[in-house]
Amino acid sequence: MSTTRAQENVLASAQPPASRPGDRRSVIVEAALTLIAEGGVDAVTHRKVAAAAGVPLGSTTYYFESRAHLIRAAFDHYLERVQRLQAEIGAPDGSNAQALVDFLVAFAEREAQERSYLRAEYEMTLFAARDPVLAATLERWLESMVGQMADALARAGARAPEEAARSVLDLMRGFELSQLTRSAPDPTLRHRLGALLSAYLPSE
Amino acid sequence: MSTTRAQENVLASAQPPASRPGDRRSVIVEAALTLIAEGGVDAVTHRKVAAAAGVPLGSTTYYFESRAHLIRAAFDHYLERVQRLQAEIGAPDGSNAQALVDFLVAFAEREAQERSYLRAEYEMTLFAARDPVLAATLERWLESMVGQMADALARAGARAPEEAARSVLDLMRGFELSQLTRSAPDPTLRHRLGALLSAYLPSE
DNA sequence: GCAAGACTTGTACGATCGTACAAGGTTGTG
DNA sequence: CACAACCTTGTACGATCGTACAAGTCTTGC
Repeated sequence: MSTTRAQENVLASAQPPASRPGDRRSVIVEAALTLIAEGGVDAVTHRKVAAAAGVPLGSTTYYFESRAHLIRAAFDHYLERVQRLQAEIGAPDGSNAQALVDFLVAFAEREAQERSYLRAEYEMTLFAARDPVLAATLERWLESMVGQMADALARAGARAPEEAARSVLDLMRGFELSQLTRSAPDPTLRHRLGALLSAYLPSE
Repeated sequence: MSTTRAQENVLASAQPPASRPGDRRSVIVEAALTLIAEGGVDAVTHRKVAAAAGVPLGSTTYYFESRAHLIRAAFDHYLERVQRLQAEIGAPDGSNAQALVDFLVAFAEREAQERSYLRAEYEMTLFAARDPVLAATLERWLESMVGQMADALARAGARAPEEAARSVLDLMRGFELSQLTRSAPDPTLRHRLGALLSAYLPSE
């Protein structure tokens, strides 16, 4: 506890101190996330992370108060990654249902391509089941996704948009989860999402 | 590898050798499952399992060739447990949709009561993502559930019963997953399942 | 140019781990 | 009763872990 700074700023407030772009802290966090994606949370040890990041052991213990802090930082980094991915594909702003389904399918397919990072997402959920700090972060993220989805559904004229949004997201999560252990890619997602949405949308 | 027997029979062929009902092997497996439910797969170490089962360290290494074998046995035990639970609630044999939804909701609520074991289920999925042996077992179980669900939906007159079954199960899994990190229990599952099924069922 | 704080690094300690194994005990069968 | 197979147990080895920390180097504000 005698270390002096550089800790405690896990989410928000990116880099107050020195922080060149290729910051040492970022390199460590990215290495940790890669290790989680490849080998699960168990694979995150100070030594393995340091080796993967190409820094000595002392560096990871300098930037992170404990292993749990390092893991949380890696998951925060993952969430930023996913939000960037969502922004790239384009938010579900289409006012009709087809555009929304297109967005969801594109998102799922892109995630499936980088399957290892998909795994990190569910590692995060399980870790959060026993880490209240991460659970709060995750909850905030999930609720924000529900809100965005509900808005898009409302614009498309859906009844009970929030309930519909939760169903869509649960279906997506269940789908992604089953993709984790399956080799064949199940092409029916698009049709199944359409069927689910048809229960909430007026016409057709 | 110089040990002689009692190994290798993970699934099927319950107890060839001695096997009183309170078998030592079963005690160990149950302790391992409890540890997974409470602390995740990481918590399964030979020493912790032995302590939880009230047996010396040597016992767990005698009955299980390696830590991975022990974990697989624990998950096999979990699957038997879930199948027993399904049988107790009663299979989804009702020929109308309402009975099916009742079954699903009852199942989800009962699972939510023993949240720790719910956690074990998703620990299993993640473990299976990197353990081909367990992945095969899990895949078999999931496909069997899809089959049962599709049969029940077909009896209820659903179109595309297998596709509908997959959507129902994915929705359930996504729902359970979000329950893992949430405290409030979300009472909308029943209505949401009804909405999903209405897209596949003829009348109403 | 010089202190002070920020960063870097190597090394060390105690704990825990998977696994192996030898030495005994128990049990069933001829 | 004897022998073999099965079971039980305690102990040991080498590896890896989280964490602490002292000793350095670099940066920065004055």
